[in-house]
Amino acid sequence: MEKKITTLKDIAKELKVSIATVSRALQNKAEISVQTKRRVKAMARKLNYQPNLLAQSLLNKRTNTIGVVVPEIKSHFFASIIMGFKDVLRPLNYNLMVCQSEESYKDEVKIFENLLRVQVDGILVSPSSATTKFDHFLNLQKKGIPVVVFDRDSLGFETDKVLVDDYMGAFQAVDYLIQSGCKRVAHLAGPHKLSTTKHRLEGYVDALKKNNIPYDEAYIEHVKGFSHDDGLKPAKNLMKLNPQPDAIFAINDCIAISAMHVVKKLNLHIPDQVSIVGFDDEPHSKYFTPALSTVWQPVYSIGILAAKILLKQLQAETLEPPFRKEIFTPELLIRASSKKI
Amino acid sequence: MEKKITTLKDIAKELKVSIATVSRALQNKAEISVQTKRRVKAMARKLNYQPNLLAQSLLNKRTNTIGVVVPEIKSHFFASIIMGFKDVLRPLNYNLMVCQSEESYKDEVKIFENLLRVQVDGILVSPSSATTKFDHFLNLQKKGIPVVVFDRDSLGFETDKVLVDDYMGAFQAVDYLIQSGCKRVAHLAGPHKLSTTKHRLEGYVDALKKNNIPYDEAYIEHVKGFSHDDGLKPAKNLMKLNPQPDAIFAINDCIAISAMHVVKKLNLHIPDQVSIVGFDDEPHSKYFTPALSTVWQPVYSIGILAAKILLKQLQAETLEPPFRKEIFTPELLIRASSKKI
DNA sequence: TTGTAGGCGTTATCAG
DNA sequence: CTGATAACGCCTACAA
Repeated sequence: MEKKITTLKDIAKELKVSIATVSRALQNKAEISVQTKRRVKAMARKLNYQPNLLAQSLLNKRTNTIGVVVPEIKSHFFASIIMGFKDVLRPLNYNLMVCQSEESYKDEVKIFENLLRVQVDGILVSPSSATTKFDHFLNLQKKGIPVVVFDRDSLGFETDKVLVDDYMGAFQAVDYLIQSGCKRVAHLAGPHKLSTTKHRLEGYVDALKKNNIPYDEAYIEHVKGFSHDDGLKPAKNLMKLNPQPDAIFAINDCIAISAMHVVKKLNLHIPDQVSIVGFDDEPHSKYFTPALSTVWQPVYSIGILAAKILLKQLQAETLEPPFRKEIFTPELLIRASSKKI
Repeated sequence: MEKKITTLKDIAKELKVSIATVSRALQNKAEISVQTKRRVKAMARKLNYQPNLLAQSLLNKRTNTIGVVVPEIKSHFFASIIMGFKDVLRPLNYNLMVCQSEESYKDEVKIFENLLRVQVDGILVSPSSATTKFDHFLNLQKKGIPVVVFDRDSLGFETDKVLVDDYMGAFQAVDYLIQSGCKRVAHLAGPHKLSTTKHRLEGYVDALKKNNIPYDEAYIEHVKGFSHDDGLKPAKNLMKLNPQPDAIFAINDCIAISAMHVVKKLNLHIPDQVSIVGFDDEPHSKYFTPALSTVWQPVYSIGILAAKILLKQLQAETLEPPFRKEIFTPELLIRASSKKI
């Protein structure tokens, strides 16, 4: 039970050579004779030697660990991005430490402190919706730890970023709704400070403008979170307006589903009386009745690219501007919850 | 840029005392004078000293890292359990390393090898559906690393386990369907070797028996995975049977949703012509049309308990039987996709 | 009360 | 080609 773990020393003793020789042999250094290499490797295999990563890290100052900071992992959205991270980073022997801020600034700060303590080599982060200061990001960046921001922008903090053209996604969705005959498009917007909220709201406003539809703040309700429950009350508020909206563009699919629920309860027909469009294209969305129209985002690609950019930074000597800013284009998927043009 | 990290040595030099003194002062050892303690602590604060966890771990042989191995994190189910882990373990300063096997035995083995390399203190695992041998579990366990299995049982491998009474959940669901008047209840079962598949299937069979309904293998289709797409073909197969099923009990909500989709396409009424019951109670499920009846599991509690049991093992000196086996009871939620009794 | 020295497992430098 | 030796940062006998 609890068999002792083999170290270089054990191999050295067994073979009556020095530890240094063993180390070099296992690293396949040119200066070691083929003979001893063979002997050492054989013994290593026999004793089932595994290098102690802790010791290596202590020396290298590299832990091969990447911190991933997301608001939550429950949503298909972040889970898929994390898959992208994993698929890029694991083959290169990086380990991921996934942390959830739960949309809390305080928790996010603590997470960053912790990631500093465990000495991650780099960080992939999508800021919480409560985060407006980014000193905790800057702090690590100044220590030479590369930080790549994805999906949600860190306004005022410069670093590599992989984002989505939320403005465009929203604009297209709302423009479509108007083209399809809707006159009073309402918006279930996200939490106030979020970059994605902001950009989608801008897209919404500009789509109205383009179509000469007067902009009315009453038709915008902000949700506090991204779960179904968060959408119910705001959706009800919208439906109490007079005149009633004939379309709702929601910040994400969960909220759109809440809205659909509310609208159905009022015995209004979707999409004839009220059209609904969401954002994210969750796998469930096409199975709702009616199937939810939504804005698809290339989640997996976002993960892949962000991870690759981080890798570049890990290999770079210094961490200097100019930083990259990559913007993916989302795509409007029209299903049955909105009218055909 | 990249300010040097403070070590004990730096503090010692600054204060002209030995490193040992500094170390002891920061640990608040009784043998150190109040005076020097104050000086050391002040300097530590001033230089923003953070102990190097790597060095500590190398010494202690404890990394304060827990490996979490799940098939995937996309589903609400595993994501919620992980929340439970986090809420128990983070306050005690454990870090989680979440790994996804993607239902692959090979990947799972690799993950375990990796977790051994990074020297996790313990492991929380829900085996992949392809896993039938558990040597990789045993391997770590023999090295003194506690392994707690949750949700899916590791048949033949003894350790602490936190499971759900899948048999009971399935039995109740199917019994209910029969009580509500269904005569030909079909089952969309899970991948073959999974413990949960097995137990739910047994529950299904026994519920038929209890009600004197002949058991017919044709009414059981196994899905290959747990996503929507995996359910479509099997559901279609079921609906081709003659006589057609008048109820479907599905291994999880996603599959149930596929089934609902298929049934609706055939212009059959749910629940009057075909009742459908799922498993898991995903947050979306109540928003489908009709709202999905399903078997709820106490996911968060599973996470909490499994983590607590792991903690106990981490504190224990040795890793010895008898192991605990905790079984949670699921709960049938009747919504609109099944008939009322 | 404090300092010295050895060790955790590895790698790199410098001799031989 | 190989062996000592000194780090990495921390902790803990054992001495003083």
